[in-house]
Amino acid sequence: MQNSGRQSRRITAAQVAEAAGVSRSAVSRAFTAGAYLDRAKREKILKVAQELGYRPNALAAGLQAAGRSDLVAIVTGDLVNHYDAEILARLVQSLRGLGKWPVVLGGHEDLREEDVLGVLGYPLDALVLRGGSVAESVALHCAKLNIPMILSGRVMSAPGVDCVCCDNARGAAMAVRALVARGRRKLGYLGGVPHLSSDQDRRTGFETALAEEGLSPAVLAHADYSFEGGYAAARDLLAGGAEIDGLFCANDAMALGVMAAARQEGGLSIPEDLSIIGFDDISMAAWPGFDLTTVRNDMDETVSQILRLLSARLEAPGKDNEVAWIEPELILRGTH
Amino acid sequence: MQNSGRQSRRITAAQVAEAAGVSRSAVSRAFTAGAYLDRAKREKILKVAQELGYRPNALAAGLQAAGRSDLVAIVTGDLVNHYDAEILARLVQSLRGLGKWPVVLGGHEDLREEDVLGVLGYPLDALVLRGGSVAESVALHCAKLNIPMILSGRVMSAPGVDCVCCDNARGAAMAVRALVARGRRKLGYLGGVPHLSSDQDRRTGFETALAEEGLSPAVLAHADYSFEGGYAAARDLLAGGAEIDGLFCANDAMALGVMAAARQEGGLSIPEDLSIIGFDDISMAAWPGFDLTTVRNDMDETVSQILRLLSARLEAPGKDNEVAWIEPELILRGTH
DNA sequence: TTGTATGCGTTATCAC
DNA sequence: GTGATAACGCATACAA
Repeated sequence: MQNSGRQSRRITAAQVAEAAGVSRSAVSRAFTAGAYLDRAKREKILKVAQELGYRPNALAAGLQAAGRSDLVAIVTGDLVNHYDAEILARLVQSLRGLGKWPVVLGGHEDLREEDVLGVLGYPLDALVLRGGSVAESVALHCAKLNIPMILSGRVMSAPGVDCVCCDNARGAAMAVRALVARGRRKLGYLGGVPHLSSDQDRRTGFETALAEEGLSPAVLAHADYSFEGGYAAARDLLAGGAEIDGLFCANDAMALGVMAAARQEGGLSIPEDLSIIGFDDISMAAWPGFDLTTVRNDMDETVSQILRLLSARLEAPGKDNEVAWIEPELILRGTH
Repeated sequence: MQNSGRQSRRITAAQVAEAAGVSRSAVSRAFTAGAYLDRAKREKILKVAQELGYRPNALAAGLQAAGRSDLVAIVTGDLVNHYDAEILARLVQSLRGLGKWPVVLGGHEDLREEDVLGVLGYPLDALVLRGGSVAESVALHCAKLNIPMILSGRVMSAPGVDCVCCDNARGAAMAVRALVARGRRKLGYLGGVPHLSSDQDRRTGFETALAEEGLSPAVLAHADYSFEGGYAAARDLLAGGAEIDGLFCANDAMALGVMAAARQEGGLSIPEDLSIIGFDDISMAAWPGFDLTTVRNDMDETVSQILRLLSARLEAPGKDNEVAWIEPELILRGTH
């Protein structure tokens, strides 16, 4: 009764070695690219391993050398926001291209900081944080554990922390100028969660650009970045008799909600009665029926910068921290 | 020069032990719930650990006992499909509730089977597969490696493989009956990827229910589950002069695309000129402006069944495999 | 209650 | 080329 534990264990290199009549080291070498090993011997080992269903245990392998567990944690924003969902998909895909395995956290409203700290139990190659949802203490822990951190959509200045961020103020200014160029003068801003720096920057950009045009905001409101939130905010605005002819929304989902409310609750035509510009350029913005004018917060560029910063950091862990700015671009469609 | 490697290592239990003047085992016990350890001693250790930024290495811990690495891989469908994005968010959240860490794969069109096999290098507690994207060979490997597998949206009969699946045929029949009850007689089916069993089942359900009503399909078409695909398919149908007064779509995204095309390209009113029913009930279906009648493929129920099966399998690895059927529900809105 | 000693499965180092 | 052997960092059975 050699191998009859009731809960059968995973096949190990030792078992493969025995079955193939070689040493354990040979088995290890067979799975290591560029290791000295007789060609025929390697092939035999690989064949036996295949039959037994052997696969080197990544946990044990990751224990060997520090700094290459190949695990990267991603803290994503709420996935009902299409922007975050699309970013996550791209991130997961390109991380695989680097040979990394993404451990995903978040994706819903209530992310517990405890979970973020918990995943640091793994010797992560890096931690990628989307949006502004997590506190300073996490950054502190990362620093102590020597885990590189990459922020997206938020800027923070700390050693070992790299950031990718859209120039939010500039994007907001582009939207304002486009609205003014259309003859709009009574402009409103519909922001998202006010304590996030991205929202603050978009709002500041909006107000500054407006001031440069000699105008002041007709309305400053905020919702929760969702379609439903945008819808409700617009309905309230309309019911309150707000006089606006143009609205800049802090993201596309809210802009779509505003459009629906303006049309259905207010009986307004867009853009004739009300111009609307969103932010992000999620794929839905281009759908016929929406055709939303928006400020593109380039997802491909964002993800590729995240990966560039990640690679650079892994190559030179002690390098200076860096901020990669994403240039916004105004996408002209039919709602402004 | 005791501690001056250029690439500073992670703090270990040994270092904490030395700093706190205790044994390594004591440190280990301090982090193990319910281990014998003097109260004051534990607190001191925890304090020192906190200061040093120590955290037990999950890799080393996972190596201890087989079968509880706390890692669960999720192979998700394309995240531009909102259904998959919403399922993933719920899955990630509830997996955390079980103390598991989700390693996420897929999320985009081209999932390489190599990646799925690769993640099996980790001694996963389980592998959760969404949709029908992955081949038999994966199931085989899982079996050999003794990794429990949970399929969602697809059924497969194999030891150690549990499934959660919507009763697709029944859902399709509900849609057909609702359309017929509205007086529709010339019904079409817009399917998704034809080789997926979910699509086949919905199509079969459609045809069978139609036959029971004494009718036969006016149109059988298919697209790629996307809004754009639905839009293009509808445009082609209209251009080809297809005579239909009702269309059942295999998912909501395509149904929304069809609606946009019918209105904009065909100048049709919905549901006056054309009734449309979707499948899934993604959050967007309820948006004003869409108000899509659809067959709910309950996400909360799906995720909770996945978790139930997962827990049961971990408790009793050798138990019989099981299929949990999700009952579809017709959500009556304004498009049928 | 505590410390010592052993094993988890792998890779890397070292003589052969 | 190849096979022993020492880490890697932790949990735990065992002895005290």
